[in-house]
Amino acid sequence: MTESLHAPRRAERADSAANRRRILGAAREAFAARGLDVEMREVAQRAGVGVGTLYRHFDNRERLLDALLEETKDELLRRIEDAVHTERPASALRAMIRASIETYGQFGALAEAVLAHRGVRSREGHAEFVALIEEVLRRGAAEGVFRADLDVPLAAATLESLFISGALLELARDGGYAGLAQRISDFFLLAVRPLSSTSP
Amino acid sequence: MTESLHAPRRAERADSAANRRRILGAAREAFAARGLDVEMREVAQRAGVGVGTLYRHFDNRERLLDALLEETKDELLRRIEDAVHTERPASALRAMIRASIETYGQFGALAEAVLAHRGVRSREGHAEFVALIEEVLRRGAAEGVFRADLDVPLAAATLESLFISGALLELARDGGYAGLAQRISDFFLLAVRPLSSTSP
Amino acid sequence: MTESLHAPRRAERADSAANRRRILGAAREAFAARGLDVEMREVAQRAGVGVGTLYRHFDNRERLLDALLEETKDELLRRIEDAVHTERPASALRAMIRASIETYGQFGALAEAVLAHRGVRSREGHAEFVALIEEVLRRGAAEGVFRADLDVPLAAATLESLFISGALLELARDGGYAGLAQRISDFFLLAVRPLSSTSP
Amino acid sequence: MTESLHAPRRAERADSAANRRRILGAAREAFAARGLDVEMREVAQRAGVGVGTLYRHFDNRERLLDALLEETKDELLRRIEDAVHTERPASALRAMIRASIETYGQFGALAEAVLAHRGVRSREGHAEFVALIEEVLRRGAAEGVFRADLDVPLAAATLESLFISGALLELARDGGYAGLAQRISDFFLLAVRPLSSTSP
DNA sequence: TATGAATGAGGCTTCATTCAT
DNA sequence: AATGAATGAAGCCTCATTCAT
Repeated sequence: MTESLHAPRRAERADSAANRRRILGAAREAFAARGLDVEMREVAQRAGVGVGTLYRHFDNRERLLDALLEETKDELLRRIEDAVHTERPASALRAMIRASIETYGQFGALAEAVLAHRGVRSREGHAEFVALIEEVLRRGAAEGVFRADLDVPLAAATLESLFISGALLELARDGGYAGLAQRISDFFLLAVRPLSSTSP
Repeated sequence: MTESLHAPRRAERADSAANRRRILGAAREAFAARGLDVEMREVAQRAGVGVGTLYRHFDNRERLLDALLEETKDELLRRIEDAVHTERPASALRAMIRASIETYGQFGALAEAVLAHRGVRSREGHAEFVALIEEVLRRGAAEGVFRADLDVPLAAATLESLFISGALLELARDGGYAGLAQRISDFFLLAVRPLSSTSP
Repeated sequence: MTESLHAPRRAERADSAANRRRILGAAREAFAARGLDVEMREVAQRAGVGVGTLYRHFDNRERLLDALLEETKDELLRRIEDAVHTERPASALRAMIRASIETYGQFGALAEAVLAHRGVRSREGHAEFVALIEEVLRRGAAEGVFRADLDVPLAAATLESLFISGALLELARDGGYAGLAQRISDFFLLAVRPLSSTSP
Repeated sequence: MTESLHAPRRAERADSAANRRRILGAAREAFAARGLDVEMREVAQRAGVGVGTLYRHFDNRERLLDALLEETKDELLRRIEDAVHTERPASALRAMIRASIETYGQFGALAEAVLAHRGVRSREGHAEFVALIEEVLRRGAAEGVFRADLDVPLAAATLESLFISGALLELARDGGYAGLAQRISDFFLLAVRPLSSTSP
């Protein structure tokens, strides 16, 4: 009787938006754990809804994935854009690496799976992201903190490849994703340092 | 009865071996073009055989992929091992990069797809390969041609990630795979150069 | 408490009745346009209510169809019965044809669809109607205005089949449903004229 | 041992064409019995094949129906065209009626169901058929065996409507489809007789 | 009472694999 | 041994109906 003051207990407000979020969360977990080998039914179950509800929110499997990727890309770009536009090249690069590693880290098997499945098509989704990396690299080269003759497209591609690499899982085993981001930053800043410099 | 036992047998064996090769070739083409979204029937058709024949050579889909990867890995390792064991670290690295780019280049969408689909399991397949990269890097660091404090596992993973990256397709657009191998070599040798050095 | 028991109730009743009518109207439109390929949700939308309201009025899809047919049958029978019982056979037949064409005309694809879907069961719904046609034909035969040996069940079935025929749409293209009713009347009265007669 | 002379017993020659025919036969039966409420699985079962086989022969449900209707239409048109082009109008009409009644009779619930489901679209399929009826009627009118002022499109539509009418089942109860064809012929020839004539 | 989000049984279809020829 | 038709488990999706708000 005392509890009756609180929100109804039996069924938390059947808020459609909340369900949408729960579905996306469940999808992220499931796909991250097992790549694309996940049935719609399982996503629904993990989200605690029926398949019908899943389909009410996402027209079909493809759209669910689209939404998941879109959401993540937005999240990542938001984190990165700040750093890019407010910090100096070196620390901007560190910030980007940290954000990317953390974000892609959440995705586990999905990151690879999606790229594999969608191939070139989904590469488009990465264009904005790669463009930001390139921007930072170019700026750093112009300012003299990075090598002047840096092969920017290649360096950016190298970073991006690493972010979606299945090898990350193992590399992160010791120091976690935070430690890994640090290692990558260290490696990369040395890799792109000016020819005359001896310490970054 | 006795003669029919032999003559046909050899011919059959030859046919059979040829078929096996044609199937693997067809599979490589098909998977390279469209990732894992390829039906067994299509592989058979491209190979000019019936599905039954395909299944006579490979117990199931998984085994076909295994064989395909095995074959490729063998090919790649053969090309690389020589260089690793006979050349100095820098040129060994260049040789590895060239061989890898060319080999992975053949695979297109497949490289990513397979890794994505199999996750950890197929990563094992890459272990030997990554071990060779690490060996070269370690040797170079010991000999003073690469940085002494190089994060070898990370550097090796970075290279490997790049080799299977879908970004290669675009990067290779201008100079082809040969030119790309050159760019990657240049970038990496600078990236791992000793701190005191100003030119690799 | 006592007043709130009455005033709202009436209003609710009125609303409810209005809703029921709107739902039936929407259902008629929708089914007429696209046959049985209509979802409950669409009927509700066209009626401007939620599906829940639709289900408050009609227990399930079947009942909605039942009500729709019942309503139409009543409407049609009301229009016909007068004519049948007050007019001479020939003009009674003309009146029936006019009423039928107009009524079935409203139904479009539904008429066929319902019969098709329900088969024998819904045929019962037509029994009364066919009985009226037969009555008129028999009377006309008895009075000598129609052929004495007329195959009454067949003639009635022929008329009824025509009324629900999808061909009506095209036949009505030129002269509209009024003109079509006239053509059908002319044709049928000649078709059933006594053998000795030369003009109907 | 004596039986071994005959065709293998366990599995009659897995003749694909035979399967196709069995599937069409099963589909005709099933659809005729229950209209469109038939699952693909049931059609396959009735045909004694797996669903996969059904789908090997017919891309999807729609195509199965298409094939069924096409086949039937061809069959019917072939029967009719002969009559139309070789016989005098009156007996041609009789022949058409007989063929139509028999053919549509086989279809039972399907004839209605298909028309209902496909509506106008499938009406196109009837065009050729209706055209033949009209041709006969026009010729008869020209030759003076039918009324000169006959409303040919309406008369043809009337016949066609009757052929697909659910009422046929009941009308055929007494004399079977042969008897019914006779009744319809008698009725129609009288219906279209010249105004001056007293017996057809 | 009205609403429409949620439910999930059930239908359609695919495709790896088997098997009769 | 080669063929490709046949198989059917399994996945995606729809839609009549229910139920919490």
